[in-house]
Amino acid sequence: MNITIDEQVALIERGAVDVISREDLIKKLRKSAETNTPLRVKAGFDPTAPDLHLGHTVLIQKLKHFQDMGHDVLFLIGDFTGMIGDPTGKSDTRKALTREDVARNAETYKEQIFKILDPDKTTVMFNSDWLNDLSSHDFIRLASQLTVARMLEREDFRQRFENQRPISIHEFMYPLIQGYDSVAIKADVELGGTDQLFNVLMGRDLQRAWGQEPQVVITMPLLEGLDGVNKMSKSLGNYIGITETADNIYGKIMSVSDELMFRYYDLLSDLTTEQIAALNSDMAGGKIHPKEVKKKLALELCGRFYDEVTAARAEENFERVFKKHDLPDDIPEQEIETENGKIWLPRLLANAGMVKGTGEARRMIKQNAVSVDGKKISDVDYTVSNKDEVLLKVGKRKFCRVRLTG
RNA sequence: GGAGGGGUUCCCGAGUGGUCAAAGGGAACAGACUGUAAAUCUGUCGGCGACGCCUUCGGAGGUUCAAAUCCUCCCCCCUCCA
Repeated sequence: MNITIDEQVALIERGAVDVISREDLIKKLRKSAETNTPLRVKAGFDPTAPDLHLGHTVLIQKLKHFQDMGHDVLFLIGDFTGMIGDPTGKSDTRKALTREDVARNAETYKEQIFKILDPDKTTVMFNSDWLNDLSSHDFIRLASQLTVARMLEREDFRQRFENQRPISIHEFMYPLIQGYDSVAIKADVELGGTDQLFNVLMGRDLQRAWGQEPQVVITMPLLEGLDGVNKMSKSLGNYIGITETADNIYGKIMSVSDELMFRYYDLLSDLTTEQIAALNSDMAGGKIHPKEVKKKLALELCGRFYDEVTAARAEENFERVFKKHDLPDDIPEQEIETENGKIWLPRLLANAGMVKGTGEARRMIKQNAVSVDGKKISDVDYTVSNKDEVLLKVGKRKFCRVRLTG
């Protein structure tokens, strides 16, 4: 990509919350162009669970911007730091991951990022590569870079401190170690969520202390999760994973509130700012139904992780199930054993994994949420008998086709 | 190391011998209404083939007909002092 420095800066700043500092960025971009040396752009990911979600893609797309401009993307998997657990924004000490967890999760990360990034232009790194061998000497030197008072300036630590929640010493080490990563890989730029500001700025301080030119820090806004309140996160379960089925991605986006929908537009859509503003005003003016606006978003994002055909099919499926109250086209199937061809409905639902246990099944039946072969069942004692196959439905969206044996 | 405060069901938070599977709120789930939106209303919200039984109130023992509540020891957190 052959574009001017100004254009590069504009693209980089799009959607970003902080660029620290703009001057440094311009300086680095200029130097990069002059020496024909790509910038080393770092972004760290904490391998907490093996699913990348839409929230991560905000950052990954920014990485892609850099990549498209010819810079080197260093995708850093925090396998070492993952064992500490990033304390950022947490009100409790985070449970440390085991070595096995981290390894497994990291592998999945690698597979997933290439849905967006170009594998040929991306370097995947693991910080255990240098952190495992960090000497005690270096470690102490690292620790000496930061005072406790400074650490307690951090909102999250301060809150925990004031609310009498525990803070472990090793959590203080987290930002230092993350910052040290920047030293180790000689990063020119580091991207992070706004919640990472403290951590990524630490990289600048440490690089200075190690005689390097400090990295430029760019923070991206955090994407709210499906609840519209908390940030999208794996641990809160309010996320849309990029490896989920097209139907799921589509459906989850459709369940998002109208307010949140525009947040998603701003941070995830490829539409221009003007186009988004137009949608918003058309909707406010009654020219277009909010649902249509949401469908447009769902279709776009679904197409990003699949193809257009699949996305279109997800849309059809959605309409079929929720508008016409028809059946989806991919109902999971399984085989359940019966006793002499009979099985108590709550038992069946539990065995099929549609509810946690017969207790929940009873509750669902009492609440009119269960149907068998399309017929609502309200009798808790209902027994399925003399059937080879039944279609079960619990609530609005849980379907299962069960073959009965035995 | 000393003194004091505290650990309750997913979360917050009542409860200080029986009427406690444990108030209230939040979250979540289901139903109604809708656009699988928001708001609202209703119901459910430890387990169990279930008007009863079983397992829960940091852990282990003990007192008692009876314990989340009382006693002993242990673990963990917080505050102040050193």
